[in-house]
This record gives sequence, structure tokens and C-alpha cells, in this order.
Amino acid sequence: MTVQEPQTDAKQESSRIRNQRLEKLAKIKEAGIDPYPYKFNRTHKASDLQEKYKELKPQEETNDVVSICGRVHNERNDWMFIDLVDDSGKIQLYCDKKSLDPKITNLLPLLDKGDFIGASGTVKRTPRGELSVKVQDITVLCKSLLPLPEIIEGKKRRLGIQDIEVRYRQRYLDLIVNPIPKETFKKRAQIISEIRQFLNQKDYIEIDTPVLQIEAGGAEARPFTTHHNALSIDLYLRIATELHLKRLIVGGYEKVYEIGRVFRNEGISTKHNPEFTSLELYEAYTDYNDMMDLTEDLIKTICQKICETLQMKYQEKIIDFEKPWRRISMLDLIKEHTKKDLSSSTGETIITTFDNEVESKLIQPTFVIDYPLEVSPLAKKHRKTKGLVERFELYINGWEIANAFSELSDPLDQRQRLEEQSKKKALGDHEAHPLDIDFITALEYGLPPTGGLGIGIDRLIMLLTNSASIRDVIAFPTMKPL
RNA sequence: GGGUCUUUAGCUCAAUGGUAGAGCACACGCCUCUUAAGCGUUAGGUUGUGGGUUCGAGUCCCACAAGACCCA
Repeated sequence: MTVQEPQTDAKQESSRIRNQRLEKLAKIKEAGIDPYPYKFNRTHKASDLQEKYKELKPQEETNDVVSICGRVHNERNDWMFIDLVDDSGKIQLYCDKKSLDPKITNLLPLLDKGDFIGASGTVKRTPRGELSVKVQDITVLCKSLLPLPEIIEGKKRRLGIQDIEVRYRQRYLDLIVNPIPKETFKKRAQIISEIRQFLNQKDYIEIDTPVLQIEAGGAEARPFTTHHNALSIDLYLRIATELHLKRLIVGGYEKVYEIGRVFRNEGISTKHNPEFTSLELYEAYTDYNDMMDLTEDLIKTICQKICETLQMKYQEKIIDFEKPWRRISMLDLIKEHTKKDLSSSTGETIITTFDNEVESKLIQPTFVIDYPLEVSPLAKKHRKTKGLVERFELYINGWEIANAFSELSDPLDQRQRLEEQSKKKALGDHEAHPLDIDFITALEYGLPPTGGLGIGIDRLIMLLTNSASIRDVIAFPTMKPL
């Protein structure tokens, strides 16, 4: 194992490089410099300077004094040139030792790659064409004690961190050193922000619902358990936001949504993390057909804004978001792929056949509609076909991306279906739905016809950022402790 | 849960069962110079952990740990 693990004191003591840096730290302190100060006033970010002085010609100098700060990524020629990196980009510092205050020339050998520093000086472009700040003063902003792995910059062929385990366990190193994750998490933030904008513009209101719950309902999954000391009760972490959001529709809101973390106590894979982010939304007076329109509109809009195209390249595949997405019933789809007519089979058989023989083939966006009643206890019965419910799942790249129903609003029907689930649970099915009495009470006060939709945000982000694993789109994925 | 593979210096990687190696990083020199700067000299290791086979194990065997991929 090559992890630079959270080290024991003894191991850190034995680190030669760390000791060297501790000595430098002591010398900095001896010189009366605070190596961990409180604040730095900067006038520009690196990219501001690159933009503002892009017309400056090689060897041209200005008298403009600027202040910048960031992390030292590289140093050349005995600290004559320093690559300083902030979150906007890189700027070179130029230290002319002949003209510098001795305080600064004495400080330079005490610096290391990885330190944060601030610098002020004039802007010039070197004869070789690199925009630089000709340093007049340097402030130590943080002394770094541990050596950074090799840093990948621009097109330069460097090695960075290859060990996927270090990348997940010590994400901060991954972010410093590798350019791709930094981009991915930026895009993640943009995607979630665009989703909020899209929904807010349509007058959906975002409401937070509880993570700690007496019963973890709204999906088929085993929950995490926790305990509240003062109340002396066990609580569950939510596995879905569904039942509370529907209570809000009962309460009179007509368009609600929540983007939040849900927790499912199940295995970990490239497509599953125990905690992940879901979007759920509910809209009164609509049905699952409206939810299909909304889903397609939402994902196409986000995709166009973030990726500036609707032809997405994912790994070796091209996924076409542009053409109208196919809508086909589960039974027809099974017939198409297996030549079997399962219209009189049990729900379990239908679902198993679908999971095993169809799911992975649905690469292009496909709405699979009309699910068996037995596996959908929260969906309204199909208005035409007996034994089915009005439900769809959206599949892209063989993955389930979204799940939606015409929400079941008949309180008597709902009670009966949850009672059946609760019997299964009593017989040891950990994933069966619990009987949430207060939810049924809410339905008895009256839920209007409502369309509901859930989207797995992490998987959507995987598609839009061409990420092979869910761990590449979650900053700190769940890992076994070492 | 089953199978295959990975784990060696701070990072990236080598090493037929026979002295533990390289590049980069670090340290020390040289060079008013660079941009993966260059040149030179050092130093750096309980080969994931624990057992076993062997005259001798990074290498073969067993168990364990973490991870990756495939399967249910």
C-alpha cells in the first residue's frame, strides 16, 4: 500500500523532509516572522493579471504595483522564479536578488514548494515571454510541512498521483496535483446550481425535510440507524425525501422540491455510494406524463448549459440527448429484447427479467413506463391496465437516472399497500417499506392529483463530466478505514 | 458473497529465487539564468501486515488488510 497514511507521530518524526521543514519553520520564527498569519490583502488574482497585461510585450515593465497570493507550486533557479498558483490560475514571481531587501533574500531559502505566500511588486514580462511580478516584498502565509506529490500543470507530462486510493482518501492532494477532479467538482457545483435555477424559475419552492426520521420510508432500501440520547429513541437516516415532500403538497404548496443527501445502507460500487444526492420534486395537478416532459426538459437544459452540446461523449459511447427520448412500456421493451410476452407474469418475474436482460442495453435516454403494481407501493394504479401502475424510470447508459409516478393519493389504497409492505418487513425483508401512519393520516386529509419525480444527481453528474466512477463526482466518498 | 489483479523510496515505476534500482522530488554545490530549466555531488528502504517453504524470498505457499475490475 502506497498511501501516505494519516501518520503516527513516530512516523512523522522519522520523516526527513518534514524535519528539514520544521527547521526552516523554526528559522522563520527566529527571524520574527509569523509563519501562520491572519490575513493578506491582495489586489489581483493570477487570472486577473494574465488578462489585464496580456498585451504587455516581452521585456516590457510597468510601474504598476500589485499584490497576489497563493501556493508555491514550483521554483526555478534558486528561487529566482516562483510559480504561484491560486484558484484562478498561475502567475510567475521574479526575484532579482541584487535589488531585493536582504530580509527577503534571507527568507527565500526557507521557503518550500507547497507553502502559501503573498507577494507584492511590479508587473513585467520576462524576455522569454512569461508575465511576472517583479517581487519587492514576500509574506509567508502558511509554512507547509509535508512534501507535495508531483504536480501536473498545463500540457506538461507529469505523473501526479496515480494511486486511485490516495486520490479518494486524501482528496486535497488529488485537487492540488491533478487538474481533472478540480474541473469535475466545479462542474458539479454548476450543475446543481443550474438545476435550482431551472426549478426556481418555474416557481418550485425548495424546502428541507428531516434527515433523522422515526421510519425511513419512500424507497426500497435498508436504512442507517442512529440514536437520539435525550429522547432515548432510535432514529433512521432518510433513504428518500418523498413522504415529507408529499406532506407539503397536502399542506397546500403546489410545487416543491428538495436537493439533498439520502443514505442507503447497501454495497459500494462504481455506481453506488452509501450517501448520495437526490433531487425530488412534486407538483400538484400533474401526472407522470407531465413528469416525463419536465425530466426531459430539465436534463436537456442543464446538459446544453454545462456541456454546450446535446451529443454527449461518455467513455467510448456517444449519448444523444437531442432527439425526443423514447417512451416505451416495460412489457413492450421486454418483448422487444427477449421475444417474451410477460403480460400475465408476476411483478417479480417482470422486474427480474427487465433487470437482467434489458436494463444494461438502454444506452440512449429511454423512459421505461408502466411498472408492476407489486414493486411500486407509492404509485397510482394505471388508469387503463390492471396490475400496472403509472410509473416510469429514465435509463441512460444502462443506469437508472430517474424514477417518477403519478403519486398514489387514495389513502385507503395506500394504507393497504403499506400494510402489505410492513408484513414483508416483519418477515425479514430489510428493504420493504415501513408503515408510516402519519403519512397516511396526511393522505386522509387529502393529496391532490400529484406528479412526483426523483433524480439521482450523482449519476447525472457522472454522465455530464464523463466520470467512470461515482467516487469521481463525490469529493469525499465513503472508504473503509485503514 | 465468488473470481482475477494490485500494494517496492515523498511521487511515478523497475528488479529469472542470489548485493534493493532508476527518473522526478528533497539536501548541498555551480550557473543573473527559467518555465517538466540545466550541470554536479550526497542522502533516502522492516518491499502492505503476519506466518511458512528454502542455504537464500520483493519474487514461491498460506492467512489477513486496503483497493481496482468482473460476476451473483
